[in-house]
Amino acid sequence: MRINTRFPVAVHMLALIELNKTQPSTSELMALSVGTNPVVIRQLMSSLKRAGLIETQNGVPGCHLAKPAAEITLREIYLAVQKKSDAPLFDFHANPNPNCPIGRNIREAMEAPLRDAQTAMEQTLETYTLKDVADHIARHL
Amino acid sequence: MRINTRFPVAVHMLALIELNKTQPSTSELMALSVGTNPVVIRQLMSSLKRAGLIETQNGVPGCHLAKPAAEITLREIYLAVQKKSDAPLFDFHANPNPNCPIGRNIREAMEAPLRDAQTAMEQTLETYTLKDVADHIARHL
DNA sequence: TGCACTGTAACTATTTTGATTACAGTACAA
DNA sequence: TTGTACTGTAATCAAAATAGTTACAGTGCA
Repeated sequence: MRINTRFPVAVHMLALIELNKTQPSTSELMALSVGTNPVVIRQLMSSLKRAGLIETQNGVPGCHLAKPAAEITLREIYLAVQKKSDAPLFDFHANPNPNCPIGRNIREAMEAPLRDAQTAMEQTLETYTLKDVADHIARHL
Repeated sequence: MRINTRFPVAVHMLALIELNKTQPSTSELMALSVGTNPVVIRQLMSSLKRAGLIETQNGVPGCHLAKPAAEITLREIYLAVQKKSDAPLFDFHANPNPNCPIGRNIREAMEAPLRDAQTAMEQTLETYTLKDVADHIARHL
């Protein structure tokens, strides 16, 4: 039961953009801080830009937040870097037996619980903003 | 962002054990209903047994619930089939730069939000029991 | 005009997951 | 008491997902 690291890395990037005011936040600088390859960062930048969280300009180094950190929730970031925006948190097994009463109905029977669980998770992320994370880091500088 | 199918499959198995009273619920029968290999089922049976959710006897076909379906929550099942029982829902990137103030502190800054999100998810699963799922299926037989 | 970036596509390596093979151990019925 | 039908588990294989990398086109600016 594992979720990929795109979400934490995205928050890391945004926190850096918010806190680092002295130099342009380039993909190379962020890659250095995260400990990965600049292209990985640029791919995430692309997702964050599409979601309206950051603004970049082709050819111009660095990027900046598209709105104040206090108005960016962790849920927005989480959803922004999902591969497919509607991908459910839980997967079903691919081929339950349609000739078995349980196999035929298990999916529908579990839909509500799984949807509720995912919603509860996202609602919790909604209560935290990028500013909360950035402030926490700033206190430990 | 995807979670493996072990959890839904485990619920499928337990629902079958609960609803199928006419023949022993063997790994082969369950594999047929789930649409997978009997060994996959037996591996999950092993986890469910260790968690005290089912009882089996080596050499004796089938298995039965260790306690009433109404007393088995989806959270218990979810935790039972986790590879590592303490595995967090969200992963961190492996090597943030310790020389960067953000890289050094991002992990701690995100700990509370991620833990809260995971807890919220699990608490929601706690509100559903195996009986809820089985009843739902039984209504559609 | 050259440099420093962003933006993407394509490819590779690694890890995770599920499926499969194989086989030892047990219970029970013929 | 022996054969059969299971459970239990290790080991291996295949497929899928993920992260990392190379390569290169496009843009802005000094």
